[in-house]
Amino acid sequence: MIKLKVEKKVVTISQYKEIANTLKERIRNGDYRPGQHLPSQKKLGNEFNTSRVTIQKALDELSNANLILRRQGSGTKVAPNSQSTLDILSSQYEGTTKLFEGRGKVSTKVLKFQIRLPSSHEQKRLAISDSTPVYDVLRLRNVDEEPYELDHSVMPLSVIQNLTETIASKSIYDFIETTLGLKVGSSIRKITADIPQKNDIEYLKCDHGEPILQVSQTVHLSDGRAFEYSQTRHRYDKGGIIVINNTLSTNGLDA
Amino acid sequence: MIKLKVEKKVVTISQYKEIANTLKERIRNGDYRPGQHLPSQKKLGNEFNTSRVTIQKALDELSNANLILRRQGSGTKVAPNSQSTLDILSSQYEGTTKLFEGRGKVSTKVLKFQIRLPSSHEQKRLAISDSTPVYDVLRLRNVDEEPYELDHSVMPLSVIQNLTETIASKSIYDFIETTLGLKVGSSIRKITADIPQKNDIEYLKCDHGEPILQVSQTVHLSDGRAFEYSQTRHRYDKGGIIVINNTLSTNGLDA
DNA sequence: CAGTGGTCTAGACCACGTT
DNA sequence: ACGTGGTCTAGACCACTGC
Repeated sequence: MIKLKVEKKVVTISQYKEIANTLKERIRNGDYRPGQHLPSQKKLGNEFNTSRVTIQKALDELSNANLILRRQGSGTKVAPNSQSTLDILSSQYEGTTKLFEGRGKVSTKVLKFQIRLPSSHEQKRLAISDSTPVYDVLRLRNVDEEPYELDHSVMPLSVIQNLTETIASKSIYDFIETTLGLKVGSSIRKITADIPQKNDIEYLKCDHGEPILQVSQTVHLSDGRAFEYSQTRHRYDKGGIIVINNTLSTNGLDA
Repeated sequence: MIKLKVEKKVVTISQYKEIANTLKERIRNGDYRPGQHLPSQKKLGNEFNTSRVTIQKALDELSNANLILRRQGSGTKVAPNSQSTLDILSSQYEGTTKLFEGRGKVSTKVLKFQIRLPSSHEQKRLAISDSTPVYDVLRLRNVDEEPYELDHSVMPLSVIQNLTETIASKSIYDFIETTLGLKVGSSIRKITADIPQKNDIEYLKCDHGEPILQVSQTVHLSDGRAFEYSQTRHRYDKGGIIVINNTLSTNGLDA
């Protein structure tokens, strides 16, 4: 365990994550090249002056990120597609604002901002009661002045408080993480294609006949509470959704 | 480590996976209910007569699958949405054939089956040279006699051998796993919406103006070799793609 | 057969939440 | 103060691969 002081706060970073980051950096730099073998766990243990179990936890991180391939008896190799995986990892989806930083000018227009009671479908998705009010926010995102996506979010006041229209016009995720100090956890998304509706035509400037890519998602905090149920509708010609699947947790013998 | 004999072959199952499956089963059965605390790691260690580290590896499995929430100092709870996560887990995407078993009659028509040399784009995606021949297979999937998806797959002969039109009309994934004895590993997918093309209209019976949901993917074996680059085009009214995101490997301090 | 990664232990110390 | 989960160790045995 390593302790650092960052702005009067003590931050501890576990050794295995430090090692994982170092190894990730070596792959990024090309110190370890795709297809090449990494040093054995024993050698890495010597190099970092730690036990083999700790090295293994570090390698677990890289393995989960699809950066390495481990084979009993044979050794650990850098994945052939490690570079593209690194690219994708560093541009993780975390709301639109972060995704486009440095790649274009993002602006957000709040089209609707109100507080109301949830529909029964929303109650189910957010696991809240019919008496818990929600924010109902409709926003249009532009990238470089061109309409990019139309986002309809519903968030319970029991989880997110003091949201304002001004905040919604910037980044809600940033507000949640920085101001409220909450941590975003898992999400479940359903991706579909759809025919453009009135709103799409008006705000995204679609024609009839131009398909919409819709992402419907429920997002949770790291403590498990659902904090957002949203539909985001994209113009079909402005990119798609990239998904990495690493065959986790399909361990064979159960249903 | 537990040893079992399955059809003359000795199969070993690690203890932590056994325990993970048992715990998963308890969540499925409702022995542990959403929001409820699991027994502490210490107690679980006593129950399964094993060390705490082994229990932790088992919990890692459940945590990666988004079934539990662990908090230092507070304990381990069953995730509020554990039931829906279990549903999704058991219907993992593994080619269309498996996905629809029991839910409808699946039939496959092979529209094209040939061997040719790869385009430069295909060479890049499959990490093969321009002299490695590939299978080029176009297939139409029907579910309950209704057109469901149009699949265009390119697979290198250096990885997949002895593929035939008959096999392609059943399940290529089953052939790869059962007959060739290869293990499917990670995949990278890009999901987009598109305007219907000639083939879509002809085979999927789309109208002009009915969008297509396209999944373009590269799929790898567990040894890292890419074995399939494909575009699968779905009718927009026949379901979407479900994606779970568990915030893995974003450990904060690196780029 | 030597070297590799996979699993497992018994015990230790720490950080964190709750009481 | 206590109990929880997080990290770490030193060493052990095993399964698998490749020479």
